[in-house]
Amino acid sequence: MAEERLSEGEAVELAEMFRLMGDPSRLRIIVACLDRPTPVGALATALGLSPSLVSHHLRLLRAARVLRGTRQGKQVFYSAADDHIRRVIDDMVAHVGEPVDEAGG
Amino acid sequence: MAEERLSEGEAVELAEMFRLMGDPSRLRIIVACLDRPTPVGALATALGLSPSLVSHHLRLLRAARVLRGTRQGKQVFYSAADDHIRRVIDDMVAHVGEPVDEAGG
DNA sequence: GTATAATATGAATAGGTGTTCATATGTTGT
DNA sequence: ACAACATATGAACACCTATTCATATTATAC
Repeated sequence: MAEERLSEGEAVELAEMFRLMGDPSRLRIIVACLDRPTPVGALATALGLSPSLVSHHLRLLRAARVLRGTRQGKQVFYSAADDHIRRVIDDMVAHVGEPVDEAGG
Repeated sequence: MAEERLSEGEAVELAEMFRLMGDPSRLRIIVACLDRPTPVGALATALGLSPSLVSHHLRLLRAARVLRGTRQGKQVFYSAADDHIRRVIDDMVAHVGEPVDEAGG
């Protein structure tokens, strides 16, 4: 718990990461890559997105070091850059699963 | 780790949450409210935002049950709806703090 | 009731962003 | 060299969103 006050600069950096995860297509790409390293074409097929769109998203996710791409022949396999993203998503799943507390009716 | 495959619907719901945290102003509002219940005016002053803007953001955060507002006289104190958000942010801070791994550079 | 403070809401707008399409780059074969 | 495949990039566009300003609501005090 080190973030009790957030400077504008820190907020911008953190928010940038959340913003990247704030698009359904990108989030699905991230989750798929958490599962196992996956090439661009397979992501496109599995998620029903055009390879071009997937590639555009991957560029952003690479730049933010959410995912990392390694070439293997003609294909580029994308995988999670570290393990924090998985926890972030797990915690958010838990948040969404929280029962609604209607304190006042 | 229950999210190895993410349906489009689940992705939309989760992404919506991340999108809300993906704005620097909103993220700072959230973090400030994690610290302690804070009224709208104090948030505006502390973060250098107009009360109107803060209120607009708070409406979104309320609707998504990220924050919860309780009236106390003329003021409305906003606080975290549950504890998952704090963990989400802590994990993301850890991710941003990860050293850059230049595997091939 | 009126006045004042705190918060909320609605409309308007400037800037940002996801997607598509066309095109380029890189890789493995022959 | 060429062809075929996989991925990447650039421009254009339609849509969305954060912010501002004006106005409305809600609560306390007189």
